[in-house]
Amino acid sequence: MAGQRTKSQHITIVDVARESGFSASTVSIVLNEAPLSRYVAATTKEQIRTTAERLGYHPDLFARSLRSRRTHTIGVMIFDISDPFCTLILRGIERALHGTGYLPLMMDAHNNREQFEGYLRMLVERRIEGLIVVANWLFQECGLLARLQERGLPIVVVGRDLSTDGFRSVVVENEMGGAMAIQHLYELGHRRIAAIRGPVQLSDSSSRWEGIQRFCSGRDITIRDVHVRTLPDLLDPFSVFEAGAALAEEIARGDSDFSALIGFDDLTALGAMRGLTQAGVRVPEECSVIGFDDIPAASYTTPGLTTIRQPMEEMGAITTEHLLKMLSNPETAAAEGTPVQKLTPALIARGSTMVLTGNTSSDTEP
Amino acid sequence: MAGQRTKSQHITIVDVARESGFSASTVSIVLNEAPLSRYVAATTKEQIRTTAERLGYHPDLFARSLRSRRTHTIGVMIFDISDPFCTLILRGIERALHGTGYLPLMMDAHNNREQFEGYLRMLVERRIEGLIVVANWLFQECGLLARLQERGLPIVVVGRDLSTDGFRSVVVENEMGGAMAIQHLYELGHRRIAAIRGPVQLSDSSSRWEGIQRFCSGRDITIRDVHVRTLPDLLDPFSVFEAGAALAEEIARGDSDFSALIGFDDLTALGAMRGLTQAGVRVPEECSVIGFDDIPAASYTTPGLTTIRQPMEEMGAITTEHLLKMLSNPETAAAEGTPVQKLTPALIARGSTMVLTGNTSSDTEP
DNA sequence: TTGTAAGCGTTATCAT
DNA sequence: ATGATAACGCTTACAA
Repeated sequence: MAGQRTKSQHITIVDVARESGFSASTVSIVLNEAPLSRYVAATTKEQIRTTAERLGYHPDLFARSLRSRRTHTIGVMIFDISDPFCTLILRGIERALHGTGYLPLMMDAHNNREQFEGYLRMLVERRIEGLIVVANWLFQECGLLARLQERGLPIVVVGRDLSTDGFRSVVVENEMGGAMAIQHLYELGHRRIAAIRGPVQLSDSSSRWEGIQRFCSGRDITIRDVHVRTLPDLLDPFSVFEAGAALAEEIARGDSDFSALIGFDDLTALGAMRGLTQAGVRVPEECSVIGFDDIPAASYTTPGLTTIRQPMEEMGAITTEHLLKMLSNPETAAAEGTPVQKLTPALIARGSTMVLTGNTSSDTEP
Repeated sequence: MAGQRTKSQHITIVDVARESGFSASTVSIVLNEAPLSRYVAATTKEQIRTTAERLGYHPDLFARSLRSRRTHTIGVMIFDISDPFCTLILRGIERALHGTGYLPLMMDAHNNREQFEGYLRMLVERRIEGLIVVANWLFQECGLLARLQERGLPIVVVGRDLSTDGFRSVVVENEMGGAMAIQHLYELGHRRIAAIRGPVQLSDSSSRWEGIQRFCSGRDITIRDVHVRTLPDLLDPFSVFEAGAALAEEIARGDSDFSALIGFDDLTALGAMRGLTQAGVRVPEECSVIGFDDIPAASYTTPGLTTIRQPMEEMGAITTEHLLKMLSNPETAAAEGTPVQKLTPALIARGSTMVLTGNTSSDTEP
């Protein structure tokens, strides 16, 4: 009669303790399956568990974190959440984190360095135990990340190779991807090929170009300078489409002796399809187009965009697994240095590429 | 000499207290600008602030939450983060939350009811003070949300009208949007129009259809049954494109006396562009196509997809503002009932629609 | 095998 | 105007 819970706010561990007849510490030990729980009688465990269940006890995570100095939280800094590139990566992260007991704390930096720093500080204040950075090409390291890593925060970057800056990174095998793209065109019979390269600033650009060049060397295939353009640096993701369109149109209106075009990424390639069309060149009949990434939009166009797929969900998952490994044994992870993990891309053939037909080039519209 | 911090882990409020010569409580009051700080001497405030600054003091959020019972955290349940529909909404949420002191805790339910429930529980355990649900059409209320709301958790749903289930919602003015779509076609001269309707299950479908019908009534414009199809229920987002393509092709291969097609949403419309093309109907020369949503992919196709834009970023922002209002004065919010806020859509004219030319219909390819 | 007690860093309620 | 002091709910030595 007395001792009833009047202010029945939340059920705490002492409620369970009192109700079950044991002490709070025993309850804690049992419910956490702590090492010492090996010495607790089975019957005791049973009783405690059932009363906890019956009362609907849920531990207070804030009290727990305060005491244990652990948060089971990992930060996910997204440099631009509206970049179609990253949502599948997030999927992979979410999947890999599911069931591990870690909670992702996602922040969108909005392509903005200041916000990036601000949110990073918030994450640190929330005591994240590790950090995943989902970077796009606009991402610029500002030193803050490095300082955090020095202070012992495990960090993995996905989407860009920042291993030279000292960060463990997960990216796609760009060189292989470039080679796969041109190989696909080659196998379709294309020999004279145009290209829109990525921004020079970006290492991905040169890697993919390497792959392309390597494949070309020793084969009867040419990429003439008049058929090559380069995307400007520091472009925001949305302008890439426009730039691709403009450059492709420019190429097409010049020397038209090419039958296929390689875009730096899907947005470039989709832009190129637009530009070529505007220049009166039909895709794929007169010019095949291939991209890189396999963003969702690539499959929604007509014709669908043939592309080199980055295994984004897998990249997210692998990144997460790396981080979890670093969390479980920090010393081993530190000893491993900062390697880059490069994942194998895959050719996704759609309608924008086709076998080379008789007319090797297009002059103008009929 | 003695009393130096040997284990210089984190600077706490007592460090600041000792160093500044005041008590922890005064420091707390000053640094939080609590009501009582009105009675604290200006010089004291100054001293405390500077020493806090000098020591680099940052309050421990976990201790703070434990004590104050507040978390300054709001949950954001995303039903499917890879849905292009939602990332801009997230942008809006992020923007509206920025600087408010609230931290968004985002979870992706992965189109999965179980995960939805699981993550919802996690959010509750993390003591979110409010919840935003970013719903897509697959979202099914399971009763859990309602229970949470009854227990006093402020909830706002964005992307679907769940006001009949008792949830304050923010959506687009579907009826107006439907009317705008057909009006655009009408003004371009189209009179015989095909349509792919949304799933019957979904209230958006009938709303948009209403708008279309209302515009038609009394005008010389017809949508014949042979030119109408309906998307099946319970489609996952990815299949919508395929379904749209199949249905559009089916329509085109039947009675071909139509010059424009309205898709339920952009994915449907993009699919329709594919289907029409496969049926030998050229877009937009022989058939104009219009969608709904304005997902990113709509602008990346060639021709670009004309569509009715949902102001997604704004929807996210308004949703957030609603929630913040509910948080600041719960009683007022409760009294307001559960209205739906409907935001005005906008016509985004791109290349997929054009003025009706002489040939009102297409039979087959030349 | 279980209980006691001391904190984790903060804020709130009193005193003074 | 400022300071003690007691929680908040939990974990973890250490004691029994």
